[in-house]
Amino acid sequence: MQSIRPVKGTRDFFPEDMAFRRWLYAKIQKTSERFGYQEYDGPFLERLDLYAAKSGDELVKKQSFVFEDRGGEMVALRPELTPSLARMIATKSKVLPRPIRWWSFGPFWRYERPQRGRSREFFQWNIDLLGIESPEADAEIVAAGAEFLRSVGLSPDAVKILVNDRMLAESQLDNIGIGPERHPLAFRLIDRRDRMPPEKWADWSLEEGLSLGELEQLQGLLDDREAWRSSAPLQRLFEATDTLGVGDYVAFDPTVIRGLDYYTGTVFEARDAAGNFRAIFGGGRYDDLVSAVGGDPVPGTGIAMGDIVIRLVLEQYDAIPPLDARPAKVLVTTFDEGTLMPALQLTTEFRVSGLEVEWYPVAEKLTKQLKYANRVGARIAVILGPDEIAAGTVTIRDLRSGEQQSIPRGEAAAYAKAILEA
RNA sequence: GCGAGCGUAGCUUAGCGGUAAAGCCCCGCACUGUGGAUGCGGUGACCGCGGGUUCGAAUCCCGUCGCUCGCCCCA
Repeated sequence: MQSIRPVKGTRDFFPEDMAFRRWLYAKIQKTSERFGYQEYDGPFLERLDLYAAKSGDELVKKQSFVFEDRGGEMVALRPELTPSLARMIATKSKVLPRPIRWWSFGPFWRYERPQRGRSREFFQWNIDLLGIESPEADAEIVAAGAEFLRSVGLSPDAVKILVNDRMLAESQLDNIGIGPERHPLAFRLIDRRDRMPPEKWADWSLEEGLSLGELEQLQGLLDDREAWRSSAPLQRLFEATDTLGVGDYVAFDPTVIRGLDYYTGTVFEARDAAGNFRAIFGGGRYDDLVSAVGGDPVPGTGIAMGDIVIRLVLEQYDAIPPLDARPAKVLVTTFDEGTLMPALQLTTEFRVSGLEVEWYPVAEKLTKQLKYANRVGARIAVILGPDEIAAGTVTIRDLRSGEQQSIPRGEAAAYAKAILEA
């Protein structure tokens, strides 16, 4: 029994878990770099002020790990990266060549109730394009997200990236008589429409102050899947995503609004088609954020993807390949006390020749050592006993085929390599 | 912050009033210079914790802590 429990909502990464994290990181890195993005990172701790302005009350006041440091400063474990990004861009906005294309993968913390698809400590991919205010910039970000999904084996049948534009939504709201002062209310209603039974949602909307006529018109807007045709920016965005080859992944969805306060235009959200999970990634355009943290205005657009939901989705679609958490494919056994040092010497020779080698560091029965080799998935077992030493050879056993060869010591490493590369 | 369910060996679970069981894992033996299979044996649990009911509690009741799931919010 454990007397010291881990902190609620944190995760231990055992080697098998680490293998998945590394696999995911490699996919993210590959996709990001294919689009020409540079890797960066920010601090894990930020001053609370950074988030206070723009992230949204719920996220800052209730869902951040906030504490006072020894100097009396209020700091927060970062709940998201975009404000740090905006701050970093703000300090160098005059010297960075634009467009600025940056990506990152690191840990974040939110003080929430852990449940399916959500923990208090998670890793997140961020990819952002700043300095360019065009629908094509948004399209590129969407395409990067789509190409990531493709690279991990999730087809357009399995996942969709839903796109909307808050500007379009706002002008539509104005048209049906819901003015700017009631936009925040309307956004809240829209955001939750898919999560409630229609009757309940309608009742709630009326309670919140919508008239019956407004409610009907609002429902009409949300059911209009062709509304993007009246938006020049969205037309351009969808034309660009088609040209980028990801049209199958992308769909207009008037109910996507996103919760964060700093989004100013387009918003994106990737979801599994079956609707079994929370959003896989989310993002949008934030043209005022850099100036809000004290810089010259720099427009930006980007997405963030957590590692937890994507893992659940990948498991659902059986898309995670077998991952090897053990680097060494060669195990050098230790025959007896007398050959312990020679075995260690041989191990070193193998390593010098570039092999990843694990050495069994105690002279136990060969049976046990081979059992271990089999158990940990080694491909090759190396035996160096008195017979081999007398003959100047090494026994190389291929654990997959069960065949073994006596090889002159000087050729042993090359022989082992040949087996591994066959 | 609100609501529900569940806590039995390292893991997955059975037992649901009569003094704790299986599978997996781990260790040993058959096999003292050869792994995977099989067989045999072994280590390992104050049944989350505290209190109550009872002749007797893993089992029923209350409390507490923890975990999981849903709401809120969001990756």
